[in-house]
Amino acid sequence: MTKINLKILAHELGVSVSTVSKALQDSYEISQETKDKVRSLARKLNFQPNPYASSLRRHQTRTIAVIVPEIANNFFALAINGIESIAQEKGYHVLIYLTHDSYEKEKSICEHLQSGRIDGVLMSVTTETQEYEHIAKLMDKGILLVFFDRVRHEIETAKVTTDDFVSGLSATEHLIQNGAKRIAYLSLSPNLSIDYKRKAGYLEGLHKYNISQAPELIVECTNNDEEAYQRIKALLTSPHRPDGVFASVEKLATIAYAVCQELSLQIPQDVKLICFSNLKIAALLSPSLSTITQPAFEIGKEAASILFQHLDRKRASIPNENIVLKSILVPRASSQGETLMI
Amino acid sequence: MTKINLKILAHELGVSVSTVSKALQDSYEISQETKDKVRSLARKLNFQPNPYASSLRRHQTRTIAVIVPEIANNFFALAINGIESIAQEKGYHVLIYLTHDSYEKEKSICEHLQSGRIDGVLMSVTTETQEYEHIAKLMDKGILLVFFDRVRHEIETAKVTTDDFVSGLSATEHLIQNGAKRIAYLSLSPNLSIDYKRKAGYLEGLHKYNISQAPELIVECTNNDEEAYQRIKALLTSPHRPDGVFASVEKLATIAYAVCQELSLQIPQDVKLICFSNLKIAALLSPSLSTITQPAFEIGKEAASILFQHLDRKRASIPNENIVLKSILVPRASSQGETLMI
DNA sequence: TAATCTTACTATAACGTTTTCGTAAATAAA
DNA sequence: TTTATTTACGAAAACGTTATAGTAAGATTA
Repeated sequence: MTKINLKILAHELGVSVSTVSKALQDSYEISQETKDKVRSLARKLNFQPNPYASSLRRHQTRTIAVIVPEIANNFFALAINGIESIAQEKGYHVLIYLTHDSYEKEKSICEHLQSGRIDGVLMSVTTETQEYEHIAKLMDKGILLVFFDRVRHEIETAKVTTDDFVSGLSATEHLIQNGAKRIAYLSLSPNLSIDYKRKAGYLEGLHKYNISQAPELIVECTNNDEEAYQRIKALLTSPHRPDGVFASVEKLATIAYAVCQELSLQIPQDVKLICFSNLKIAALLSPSLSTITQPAFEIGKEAASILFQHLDRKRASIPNENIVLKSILVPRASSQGETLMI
Repeated sequence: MTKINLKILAHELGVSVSTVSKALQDSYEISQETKDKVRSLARKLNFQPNPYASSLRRHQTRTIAVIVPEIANNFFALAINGIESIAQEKGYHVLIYLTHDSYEKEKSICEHLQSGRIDGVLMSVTTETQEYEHIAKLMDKGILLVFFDRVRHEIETAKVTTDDFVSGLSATEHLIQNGAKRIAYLSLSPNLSIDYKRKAGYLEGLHKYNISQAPELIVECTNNDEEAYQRIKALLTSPHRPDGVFASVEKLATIAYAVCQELSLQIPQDVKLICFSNLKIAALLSPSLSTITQPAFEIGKEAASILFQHLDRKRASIPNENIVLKSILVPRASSQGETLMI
């Protein structure tokens, strides 16, 4: 339990604390000889300067926070993977905070982060987030913020997303081209950026093919699995049920699978299904799941890169910018094949 | 960009810095009246004491590190979820570090963490980790450590795992009871704790039923997906191929699914499959996947709880202890049903 | 009334760095 | 030789807290 610090090193070497500090930072003020002596002792004793003392003095922490709704979710896990890879490369540290999709938690986390613990934040908002005072306050304290995936456009900063509108359109078009005539959209929450953009793409797709939109085909599922299950079941047992379903997120698609199993509905014969998903094993599902796959890892990487760039240059704020990375539609069995005509 | 600190508050209120500090900590030395004044101004200005200044003075950071091989993995994502939930409850902060299953990275991360950035570590080692000098050094600096899942028994501390041996035995027994006679074991790496315990359970299962173990049926897959694919393919195309497969981790099972697809082997008719997995949608696979499901969330929670307990009591070390949480075997289609007799 | 004890504060040192400023010695320029 | 410059270092303040020790004023006791 030997805690080493500059003072100990200095005393050991018979030089001053400032000399040791400067030597370790490779300052021009220190002779090569002294640097070598200092360095070798530091290495020998495995000395690592105390980052908090350093942060205090330097007014920068080299630490960021990642705030996401959940982590047991393929998209966010991959995005965090991307974030962490860049952070490690650039020598930043990553604190993780989960909101569990609760606005209150998101707010409370943001408030705590005003303490100077971090230099920047990467954030995906909750489905409940309707206002952004808490985010504005955070930025007021000089903390840089970059949104990814679930963004708030009211806040001026960089936002890294995928092409939700275009992908929503393609997904809908894909279902139509495969014979679907009545297409439902499974929504998570209309105040979620990804959701209303994907829905807009869906509407555009219907419009493009002159299909009139039936309001009952837009099903707002909440984040509660049981409730979502019931609503999707209601949708699929309704007298005039859809023959195509576009799920805005992976979870709703898997719930739809389970509902179809219970109702003995055949995918894709009875109902064709496609969804946004980063499931690696989509191909192993029964039937294999057609997906719009987001570049989750890259989204994380890109968001982190932008943040670190601005932090390293000590910018006071990040200009408004939308970085859009393309998703790809991977057609598989769940959305293709014969539609059963009754 | 108004940075508030104790000095500003003190000046504003016409009291000393120490009074403000003590008032915020609800010290008995401060009158109720003063406390109220201080608190209300602090709230109004949204003051959060600088955690690094506080850490420096108090010699505790209320921050822990989580070191795991990967995060885009159901088990680890769930475990981190559990860790974070307890951390948030107890007011700890969670730094995340990924080793990408590289020993060198693990070592380097441990070295950097000797700086005093954290009070404790929760760790799952890499498949490459063969020695533990880097971990010992970390503990030498007074940093508490709790292992979870992938542990090193040479290190004296608490270890939270699942009942790998017993579960390995049950899985093997389950395959045997469903008619499998030649059972293969897909291993990740023999120097991984979870792996050799599960394998021991597998061997015990064979022994219990008087089945002799054929060495070629233990396939050491690496962490490289492509290589694992080839080895599993070799196994399943061998002249005397197994009729049962026990995969030690989820990923190897999904690779086995893909191999069977390529080879047109039927699961479970040609080969029965079971694996350790935390896949939520195991039931939606084709065929549905029989799993041994680990209490991943609880493992994370338990490991974090133990760590925080010892940290809060300022213990210098954590006594050696093995906490074992039970997994449950969920039989599904992949391991049951008729074996095709040729 | 004097001595003691509370109450409610303040001053100050300390945590481990970094950085500014100062300076002696060595070297170069005049 | 004198003056100016460079080199290589050290002293000390500062970052924002917390905790120890000290102390006036008021309350209590003898």
